[in-house]
Amino acid sequence: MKSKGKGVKHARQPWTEPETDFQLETEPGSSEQEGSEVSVQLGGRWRGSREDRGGTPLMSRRRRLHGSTKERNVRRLESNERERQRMHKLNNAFQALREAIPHVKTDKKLSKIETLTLAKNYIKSLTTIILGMSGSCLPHGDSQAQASASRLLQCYQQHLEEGEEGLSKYLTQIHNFSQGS
DNA sequence: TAGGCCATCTGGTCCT
DNA sequence: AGGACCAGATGGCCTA
Repeated sequence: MKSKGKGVKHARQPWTEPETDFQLETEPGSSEQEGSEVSVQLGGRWRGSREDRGGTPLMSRRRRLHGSTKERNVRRLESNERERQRMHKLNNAFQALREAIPHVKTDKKLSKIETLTLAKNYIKSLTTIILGMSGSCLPHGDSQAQASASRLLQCYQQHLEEGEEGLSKYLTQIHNFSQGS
């Protein structure tokens, strides 16, 4: 059960077999029974596949339902749990990103979209600063700036391969360089 | 109360 | 085949 800090959010009802919430439709001529293929229409709209959404021909709206109701229930619950864990990991990564980017500290935490936007801007400004530093050492116009940019990328990739420690060394070097220049 | 943000569920598709 | 990934749907909480 999750908490958002300012209140407890109640989880939705565990997965249950479709009953009256949406209509079950079967292909003309097909029989509806356990394990048969069915299509689902929700709120008057098909919950189609990606191809369906994309407009390309739909492979099939129907899906084979494997196993008994109980087995499907168990698989669904396991799948839900995995998805929850995945989203938790994603949120942890967002939190790490929030802590990594400088921003005006307020009581309100950055939303996900704000975090991504600030991170993008932060990267851009760092890049501009670094390229500016390179340019001041080698003031030879655009081609030099391009060379600096590719060198920067090369260094970054190299330090990424060395892991987090290598990356922090790299950032320290940049910091020292900017102090010295 | 409307709108923004979020967590969770769900089913389709991709990947190993 | 099964797990990961993705996007739509849904409903709760919060704030202006």
